Amino acid sequence: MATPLDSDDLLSALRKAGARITKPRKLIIQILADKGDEHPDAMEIFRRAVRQDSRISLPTVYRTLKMLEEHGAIQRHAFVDGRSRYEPADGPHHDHLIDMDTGAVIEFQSEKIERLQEEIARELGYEIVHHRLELYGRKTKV
Amino acid sequence: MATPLDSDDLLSALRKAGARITKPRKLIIQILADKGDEHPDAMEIFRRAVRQDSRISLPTVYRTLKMLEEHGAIQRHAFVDGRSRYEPADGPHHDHLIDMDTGAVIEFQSEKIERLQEEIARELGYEIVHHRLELYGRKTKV
DNA sequence: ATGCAAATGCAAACTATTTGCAATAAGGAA
DNA sequence: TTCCTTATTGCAAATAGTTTGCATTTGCAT
Repeated sequence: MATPLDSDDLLSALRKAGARITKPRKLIIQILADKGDEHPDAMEIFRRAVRQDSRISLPTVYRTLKMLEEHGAIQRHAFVDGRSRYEPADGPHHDHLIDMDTGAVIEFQSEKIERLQEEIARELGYEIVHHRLELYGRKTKV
Repeated sequence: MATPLDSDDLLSALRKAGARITKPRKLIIQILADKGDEHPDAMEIFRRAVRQDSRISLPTVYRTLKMLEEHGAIQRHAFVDGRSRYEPADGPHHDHLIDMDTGAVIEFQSEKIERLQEEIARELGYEIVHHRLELYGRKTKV
C-alpha cells in the first residue's frame, strides 16, 4: 500500500516541473500535506494560509492547486455540493462517504468491495483500471 | 437491469409531489426521458427546450431539475468539469462500468455490493441515502 | 368560467473559479 | 552578494454555473 505524498514530495513535483518554490506555494503545500483535516476545498486552504501569511491571495491558491493537479501531485474530487476538494495523490486507494448534512468526507476502504468489483467486471468481460465509489449518507440517530 | 423512469413516471412524480403540470415542465421531462443523448447538463436541456418553445427560461429548467431531484425522480451527477448532469433515476439502483477504449457505458447491479456498502456505512455510524459506483476498465483480451 | 396560489420569465445576485496586468520576488549569472 | 530576467503574485474584474426576488402569467379546483 502506497504512502500519500508528503510536503517534500509535493515540493519536488513543483521543482521537476521547473516551477519556482515561492513562499505562498510552500505554505499551500504544507497545508495540503497536513494530515489533520482531509479534503479541504480551495477556500478552506486559503483561510488556513491567511492565518500564517495574511498577504496570500485566493487566485494564488487556485493557481497552485491547478498546477499540482496537472502534475499529478494532488487529486481533485468533485462532489455534488459544487466545489472541488483536494488531497495529495498516490495514497492507498480508498473510497468516500460524504455526510450530506455537514459535507464532511470520510474515507474508508473495503477489501471485499474491491474484490466484488473485480469479479463483476470479469463476468462482464472487463478488467478494472480504476474506479470511484461514493456513498452519500446521514448520521444515524443515536 | 432496471428500466429507467420514463416520461409518465416523471410526470407522476410531480403529481405526487402536488406540483402543477405546466408546459415547461412537460417539455423538460420529455427531454429527460428521451433515450437519445445521455446525461445532459442544464444548459443542454435548456437549448433543446428552446428549440420546441422559445419562451422557456433557464431558471425554470434549473427549478424543475431541482424539484425532480428532490423527489428522487432524476439523479444528479457531479463531474470534475464543474457542472451537473442529469438522468432519470432507476427504480432499483444501478452502477456503471465505463469502457475506457470505446466510452461505452454498461449498467450493472450487485446485491452483494449494495449490502456491503450498507454495512460499511453502518459501521461508520451512517445511513446511506444514495451512492455512486463507477468502474473504469478495458475489455479483457480473448 | 373564474379566482387564486403556484409557476414563469426577466434581471440581478451568488458562488466557485479564472484571467489581465502592473508590481514583486525567485534564483541563476556575474 | 548583487544584479537581471522572468515567473509568480495580488488585486480587481471577468466567467461559468446556478439561484433568487418580483411582477406577471397560468394551471386547475371550484
